[in-house]
Amino acid sequence: MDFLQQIGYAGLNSRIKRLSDELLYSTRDYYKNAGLNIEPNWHLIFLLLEKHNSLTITEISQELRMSHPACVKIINKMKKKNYIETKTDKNDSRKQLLELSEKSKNKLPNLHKHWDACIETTKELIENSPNFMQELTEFEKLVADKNYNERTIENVKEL
Amino acid sequence: MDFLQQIGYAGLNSRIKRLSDELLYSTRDYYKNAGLNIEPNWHLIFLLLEKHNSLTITEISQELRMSHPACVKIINKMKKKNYIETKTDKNDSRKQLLELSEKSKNKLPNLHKHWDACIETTKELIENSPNFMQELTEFEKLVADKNYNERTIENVKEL
DNA sequence: TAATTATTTGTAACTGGTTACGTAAATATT
DNA sequence: AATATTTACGTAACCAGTTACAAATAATTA
Repeated sequence: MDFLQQIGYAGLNSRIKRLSDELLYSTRDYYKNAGLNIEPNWHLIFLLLEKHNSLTITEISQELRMSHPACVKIINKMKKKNYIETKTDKNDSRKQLLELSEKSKNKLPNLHKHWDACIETTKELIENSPNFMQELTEFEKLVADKNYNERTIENVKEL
Repeated sequence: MDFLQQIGYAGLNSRIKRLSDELLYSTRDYYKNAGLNIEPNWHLIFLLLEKHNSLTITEISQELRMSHPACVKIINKMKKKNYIETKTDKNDSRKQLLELSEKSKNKLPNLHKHWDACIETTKELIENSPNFMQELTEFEKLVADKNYNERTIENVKEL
């Protein structure tokens, strides 16, 4: 029983962060061991561009609900390693249309093999937690409706 | 329904990260709005040093199950703002004994007021998720027993 | 049409973690 | 007692997000 568990509700946010970090770093180990020359957070970009063929930074950041500078950073790394190609939109020169490169398309079958293994692992980890996905969704919904900051302001009791 | 939810198990790790980030940044907003001049991740250090009076970097990193360089970074910031004082252990000059400063002790009542509000918020967020804490604990236990990397290696199906 | 506003993308500076490596002190071994 | 190993702490370089600001283009409004 570790300290974060001992302190109950006070430790929940940090436990979620700790778990998130553990999963991220362990996934990175896996990618490295498997000889994949990609970062874990490229996964979703691959999936999105596989599905939509061509997207802009703004569209990706909306799909993933992540800030656009975060997406820019990921995309730049992927471009540097030739996983993504860009062209400027003909009708709106501000927009950069992003597409998977040939290199990416060639690698996708192998990548999917590993992503499938990840899915199996995830299933394994929550197979005895039948409510986890649903309750996580509820959690996401609640913080989307009113965030932690706003809720806590209302919960402060002035001394 | 966003993309991460659409893709089911494949999106779980990223959803946990996204939630973790959202909670972290929103908590930082709260601290800022409340005029507290501290970072969210100092919380656990305060609680630990309140409980144990004096701890070393190594002990803190073990209690929190976090790398020691991460703890060093946090502690250095807290020292820079005079929340923590250090003295060298008389019996082992490698060890730095960390203690809360007078400034910290004076601020603790006010800090606890806000931390209590955070606890209320957390309760609010999971009040309709009666299994969340328990299933999270199970999740933590499973990845501690065998991490995501090791599990996924076993789940790969060679083509 | 000219001026204002909004959108898209990029950059800088910040927080928050990790692993890998180095140094000094303590402990164990020979 | 001298040498080797372990422990404690610190630093550097990396990944992954955020907010705030800036510049260029597009869209709207006066």
